[in-house]
Amino acid sequence: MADPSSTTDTLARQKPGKREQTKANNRRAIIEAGRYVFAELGYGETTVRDIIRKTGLASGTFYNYFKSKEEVFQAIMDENALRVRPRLRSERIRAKNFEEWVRGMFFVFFDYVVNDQSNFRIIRRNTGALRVRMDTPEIIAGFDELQADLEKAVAEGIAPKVDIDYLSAAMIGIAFEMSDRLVLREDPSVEEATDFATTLLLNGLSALTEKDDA
Amino acid sequence: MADPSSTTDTLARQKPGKREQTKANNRRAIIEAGRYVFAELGYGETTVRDIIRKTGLASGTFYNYFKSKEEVFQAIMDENALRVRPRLRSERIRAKNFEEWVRGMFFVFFDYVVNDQSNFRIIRRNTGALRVRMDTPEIIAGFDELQADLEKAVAEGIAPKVDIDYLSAAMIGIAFEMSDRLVLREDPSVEEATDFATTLLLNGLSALTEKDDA
DNA sequence: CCCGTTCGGGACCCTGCGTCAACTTGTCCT
DNA sequence: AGGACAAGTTGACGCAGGGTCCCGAACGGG
Repeated sequence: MADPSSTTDTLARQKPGKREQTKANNRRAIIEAGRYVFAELGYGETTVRDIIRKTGLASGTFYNYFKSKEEVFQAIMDENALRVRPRLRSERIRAKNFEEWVRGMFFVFFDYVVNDQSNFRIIRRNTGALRVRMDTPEIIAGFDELQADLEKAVAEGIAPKVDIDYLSAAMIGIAFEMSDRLVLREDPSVEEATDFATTLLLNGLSALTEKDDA
Repeated sequence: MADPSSTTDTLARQKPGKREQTKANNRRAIIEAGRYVFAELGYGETTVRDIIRKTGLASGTFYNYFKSKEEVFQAIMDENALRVRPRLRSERIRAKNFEEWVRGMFFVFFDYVVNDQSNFRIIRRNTGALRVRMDTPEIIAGFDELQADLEKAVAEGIAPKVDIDYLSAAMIGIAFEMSDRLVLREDPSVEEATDFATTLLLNGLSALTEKDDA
């Protein structure tokens, strides 16, 4: 269908097409407006109208791109996940042993949270004490990767044989809840947090093994 | 009417008064309707109208009791916390040592979650992958109690001297995230989960001490 | 029994939601 | 180039929910 008869092969991508262009622009504009407004008002208080107003587009146009504010939020979270996952992946490769792997996972996560707080503020900035968290496809994929890694580590005997489901839950729970406290500190130290989480998990884990043998 | 108006002092509470009565009833009705509707539609999709409709009261009446659906949600969460905290407290007293204390905390929490899933389903049952969590005054008070206990334990030398803030965050994170997985299991074992969490935390913790010494 | 107070009822206005028909703009074909 | 068609934007519209407010009813004290 989108066949550019000439220059089909390598240069095809160079023909943006004005239509495609504005489409991409509009989508970006809406997402950026979403980031801004969510951070400003919190998820609950934000309306589709608030978002679209900030872009200057018409209300109807919004629905050409997203079904609801929830979808915008999801897109934002997905983008976040897409930024973190490559880092996690490279850390995963770099790791020479299990400890390095665990440390790497925590480090990347905490580092990201601290250095890109704007995205995480969204979750906090909510009237009252309401917190929202969304497990988007990308985020879930990230969790799955984590769990798969753990399974592989266990299969290879690198990590002790324990309940992988609970273990990954523990890792994720520790990471999220600690990052919450981390960003509240006046001088947040990623290293300190990473150290804490890594030591806790690693040694707790080795104890779980012994228990398993018994 | 031999109204015991005289017995004002000690027996005063025996005078319900029809006014007070319906007031209490209405409040209860709204909260119960809230429980039902939140569980049915999820927090996001629920409207004040949905709640009040289920009670048969008029829309205006709602606002005599709560300012918003958020306040109803908060009331529900507070009630939940009020159910768990006494159990946590008695477990706290029963505990003969630090291990028992940790185990007790996790056990009570997991046990509550499993046996009162209806309340926790509210958090999950949300369109898309949106999760809500509300830290109400009662819940925060519970967290504070936990943290205070940890501080005391550290001060008494029962528990190692570590970053209490992170430690309580880790406990809470583990508890919440694991409970999420726990309820999804076909045959959820509270003991198993408690064992896992307790062993993980306790031994991870002792490792943190050694690190501290070094 | 009567009056003051307190509260429930529901109409009312406002704002946001999602849709749709009319218009505008890019694209393709001759 | 120019016209015709497709794609996309616009904002008005109908509808539903949020929060308010005044009226009337029920309660409670004298």
